[in-house]
Amino acid sequence: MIDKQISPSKSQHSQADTVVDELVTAIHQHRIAPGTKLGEDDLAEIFGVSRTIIRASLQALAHQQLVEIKRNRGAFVVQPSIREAHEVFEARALLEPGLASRAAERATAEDIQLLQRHIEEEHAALAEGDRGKALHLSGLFHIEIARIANHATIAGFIEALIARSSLIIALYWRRESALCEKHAHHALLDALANQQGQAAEELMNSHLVDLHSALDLRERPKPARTLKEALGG
Amino acid sequence: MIDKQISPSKSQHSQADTVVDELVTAIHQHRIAPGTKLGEDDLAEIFGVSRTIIRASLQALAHQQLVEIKRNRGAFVVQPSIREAHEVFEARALLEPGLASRAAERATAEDIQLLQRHIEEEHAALAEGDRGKALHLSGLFHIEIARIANHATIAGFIEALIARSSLIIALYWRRESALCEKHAHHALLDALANQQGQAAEELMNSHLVDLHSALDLRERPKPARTLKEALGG
DNA sequence: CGATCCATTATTGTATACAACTTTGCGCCC
DNA sequence: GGGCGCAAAGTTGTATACAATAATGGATCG
Repeated sequence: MIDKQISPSKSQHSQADTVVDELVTAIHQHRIAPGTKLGEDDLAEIFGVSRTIIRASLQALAHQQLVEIKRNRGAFVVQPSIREAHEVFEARALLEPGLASRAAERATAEDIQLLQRHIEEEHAALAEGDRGKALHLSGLFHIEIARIANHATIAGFIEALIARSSLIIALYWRRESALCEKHAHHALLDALANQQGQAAEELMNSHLVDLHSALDLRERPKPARTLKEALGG
Repeated sequence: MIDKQISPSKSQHSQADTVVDELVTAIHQHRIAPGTKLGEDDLAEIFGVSRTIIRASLQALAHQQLVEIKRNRGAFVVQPSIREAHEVFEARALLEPGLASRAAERATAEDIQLLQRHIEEEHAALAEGDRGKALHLSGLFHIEIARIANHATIAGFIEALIARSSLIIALYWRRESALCEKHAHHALLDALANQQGQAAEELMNSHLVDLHSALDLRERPKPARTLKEALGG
């Protein structure tokens, strides 16, 4: 999924891509918790492929810094440190406002419609109480803006940052501050639709600041579950 | 080498890391030209490991966008497009000045000494006429600044950008405009040593603008050589 | 003489077998 | 009873064998 977003031309997908996609989505949706061990044999059985494919997939996830591979010990979903959490949102605050501005200048009617649908799906997911899915869609909203900005290099960085943001939110989100997402994304969409670059830039910036400050970056981690329980099989 | 720079703690290196390091260095030093095919059997023989290791290495390089893996056809050193060239230097201009500023605030005496040595080695390499090595060291200079800035996330992006910059320079450098590097890096070092963040930021920015404009982003690619010729064996 | 089709060859994709290491659990000794 | 050490089990690291796909070259036909 990730690769498809950035380079839509590559339709030549290997089996590893499927595994990566499923795992990325599962991690994004918080169906696999940070700290979970991703055993090769388990995954091989679940996905019905050999360990060769699984290893390639895990290495790909390691490159995105979604999992950490400890030599001779296995792959684990990373548990971003508080420091990394700050870094990730700092980096996003540095890059995304500019992208939002660019996106406002370039967004076509189709782009706006796509974003509109994203928001609707997000609301629907929330209505169903599926917070994981809503969060996933929320990330896709940001990725879509990066794509519209038409700067593949930075968009790639954003994808990596958003993936890690998902883990950070899983670990550090404080439930008190609820879904500010809703209004923020809607306001952004308006600015993009009306080609107001400056407004989009500022909205994106304050949106990210809001997100950053909605994290409780003092307390420490939370449990980890098993694999089959999360993936079903 | 790349991974070591970012996360010095990981001393647990597999054989693939060695292969990746050698290939990255060879590409940085322009001993392997853009477009070169990296056959798995060839590399396996050269490095004395099985194709398993080679495949993992090539996938790692693909993630850094140094090589492109075409399904059933093999891995090739990428030939960045003109558009990508612009993107890479735009992204660098966006990120590196800020890092330089941060680095100026944080650089210790040891850091400055290390940078000083980098510059000296760079000059020595140029004196020997080894442009490839000089360019490689020039890149390490930038990476070192990112490390000093102590922002691992952005530093990781910078590493990726510099790796791609090397390919871009291999393809699009116009020899007329010679080594402005020399003075730029020296001036930067001075600013860092004197903790002049603002000056470092501006110097870095103009340095990158210089680099960007020293590229001829109109004409098209250049030849490709064979593997054994470049790596010796 | 040139182009096309098919067989051959070479290279990559995947699975499996084996080796090395880490973890675990039992037994022994203090 | 607690801690240490060793053996067994399980997991990962690497190599190799086989399958599938693409590149190559020659023969045949137009």
